[in-house]
Amino acid sequence: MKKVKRTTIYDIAAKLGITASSVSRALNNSSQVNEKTRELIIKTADELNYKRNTLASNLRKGHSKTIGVVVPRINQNFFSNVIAGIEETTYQKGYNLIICQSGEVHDKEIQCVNTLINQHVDCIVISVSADSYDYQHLQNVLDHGIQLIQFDRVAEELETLKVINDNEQASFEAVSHLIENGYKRIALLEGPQNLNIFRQRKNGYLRALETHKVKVIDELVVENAWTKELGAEATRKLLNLPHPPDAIFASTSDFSALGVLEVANVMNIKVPSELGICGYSNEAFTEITSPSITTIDQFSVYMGKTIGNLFFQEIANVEVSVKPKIISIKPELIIRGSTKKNSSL
Amino acid sequence: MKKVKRTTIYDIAAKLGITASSVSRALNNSSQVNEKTRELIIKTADELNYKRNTLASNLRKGHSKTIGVVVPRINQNFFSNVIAGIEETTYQKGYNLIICQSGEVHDKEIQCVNTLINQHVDCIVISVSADSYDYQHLQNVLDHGIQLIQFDRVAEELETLKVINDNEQASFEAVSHLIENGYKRIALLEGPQNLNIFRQRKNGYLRALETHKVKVIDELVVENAWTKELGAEATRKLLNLPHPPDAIFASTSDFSALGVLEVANVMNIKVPSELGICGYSNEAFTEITSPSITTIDQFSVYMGKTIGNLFFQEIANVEVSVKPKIISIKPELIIRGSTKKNSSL
DNA sequence: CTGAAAGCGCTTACAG
DNA sequence: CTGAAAGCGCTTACAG
Repeated sequence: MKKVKRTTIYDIAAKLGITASSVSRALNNSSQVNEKTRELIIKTADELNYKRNTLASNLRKGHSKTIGVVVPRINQNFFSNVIAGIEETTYQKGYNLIICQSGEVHDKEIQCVNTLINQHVDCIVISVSADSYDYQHLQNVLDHGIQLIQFDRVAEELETLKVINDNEQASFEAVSHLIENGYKRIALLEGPQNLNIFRQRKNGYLRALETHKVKVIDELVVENAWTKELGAEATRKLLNLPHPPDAIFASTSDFSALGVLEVANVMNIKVPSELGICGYSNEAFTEITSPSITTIDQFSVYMGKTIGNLFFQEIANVEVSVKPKIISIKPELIIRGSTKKNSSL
Repeated sequence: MKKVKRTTIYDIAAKLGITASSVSRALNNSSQVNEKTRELIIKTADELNYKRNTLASNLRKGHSKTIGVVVPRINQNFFSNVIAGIEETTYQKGYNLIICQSGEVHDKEIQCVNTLINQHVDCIVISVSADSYDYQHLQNVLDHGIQLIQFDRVAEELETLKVINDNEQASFEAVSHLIENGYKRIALLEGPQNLNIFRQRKNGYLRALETHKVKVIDELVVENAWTKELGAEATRKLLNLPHPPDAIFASTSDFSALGVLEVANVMNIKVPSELGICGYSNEAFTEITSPSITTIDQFSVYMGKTIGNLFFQEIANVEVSVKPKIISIKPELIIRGSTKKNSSL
């Protein structure tokens, strides 16, 4: 690739025998420039194939018109949907997205955040990684005067903008649904409890049991079963218990629920009559397993749009924003075959 | 969000009574700076919570250490996997990714590309949108001296770096597999033929038929059936033909194949005994439908890594690079239940 | 090893 | 409406 000298506003100015100031003004739709000169400038810019150097422009203007996004994994349905949603709302306002993935590793997350601070992004949108134990790096973002929006997995103690799901309520509804459908011994597959979302989901489970006067059975609550493999492993143990559960709420993910379903199939346990299954996230595949899996839709693309809009709202009224603003999106329980104990399907 | 004055190298210099030059050198690990001063500078930078302004640094150095990526949709498995792969290789070399989605719309694609040129990215990685009809905007990238890497869906006539799948061969193998398993009337669901990938897949289909001396039946080749809905629609028509096919190769995607499977189920046509189905992409769900769907794995994360590595290879030897370089990745046929006509499963 | 100065490409208050 | 000048925050050849 040969080094190409790009045309600058000086080149255009020189060609027309005017100054760069005028060129800049014309190109920025400033009102204080003669209509004739403007046209001439735009025409010349076009001829010379001029492209503004956004770097220089942003440096001068003191912002980058860039939003940094940090997620555990780009190629995970929920996150890629949120990103798509953010992109949709921010792109049309001329903002660019810089995307980083932390890979669920705290140290890489810190690195990502620092890179974004260096880039002088106007806003950092983040969903923290599973092994995050300290939030100094996020505090640092705030200290640099950068807008910070946490979503889904958030550090609750940090006073920032947050866009979250009402996980507790969604969980409550899912477990209530199981109880109301006649399931009596409902197991919970839980995720890392240092993440708010998994704590909330557990709380929803507990509240549902309490509300319906079902007592909690400790051996039916399994820690850290948040992948398909771990879900399957947990299920094997659960189903081999002297008193096995008759329903499993895979609160961590649909992948985990899938693990449950596969083990049930292998062990020849009928779903939903002998075992009810409920997942979380409404992954595409939950609709097409047999039976299809009851799950919870998080409206991830919508969540992304909400994040984008929240950002623009904030920069619109810089003064007002004092206290942390939290937007909670209500997920929706999607009832499918895997929990229809009493129906004929 | 209050406006925060960030600390610059001048602040550090002032505090230590030296010049910004030395601070810059110290922070860039230049050898020409006293070890003692360096330590002092680094310590002070830390105390003042200094973060380099990458914008300014890049402007001065004439590059952005940023790679732009344009894909039709971020939240499509194949693309999000490729992006994840690119990110993995480029991040560790200090490059950032700016991601845009064209939404399969030519005009937005042009806009995205222009934005990236404005951003002075060092490289643009793109998979063109389905309705692209002209490639002036890509030529423009080259004209600006920006590295251009096309992947998967490429404008073949443009001489750029390309990372592609050997779609023709993969298709050939898939259709050969169907023929060898006893299927006789194999339908093809094809995608927009202005995209190279779909042309190649069709060619593979045709070559397989020819090689096995099966003649092409025009009514079994359906145009533009590349979503689940369109796949389903095409299938309804095909199966209602006087001489319906006994296998359908959904060359466009697994979603399309899923549409086929669902229609077959509704019409009570047995898969794989009465109808064989082969998809494309190895989406997660293909493994768990019943029967599971035979498909083609494109190694999408690997593809992303390949793209990243190709870029670094190119910038490593700027001089050498003359002719276009094409890296072709061989996809793998994954045989599953949906095409096992003769076995008992 | 350190400093003074120029410059990356833009924008914008200040004059006129 | 246009120009001259300063400055965004860095880096780097040039002196010493």
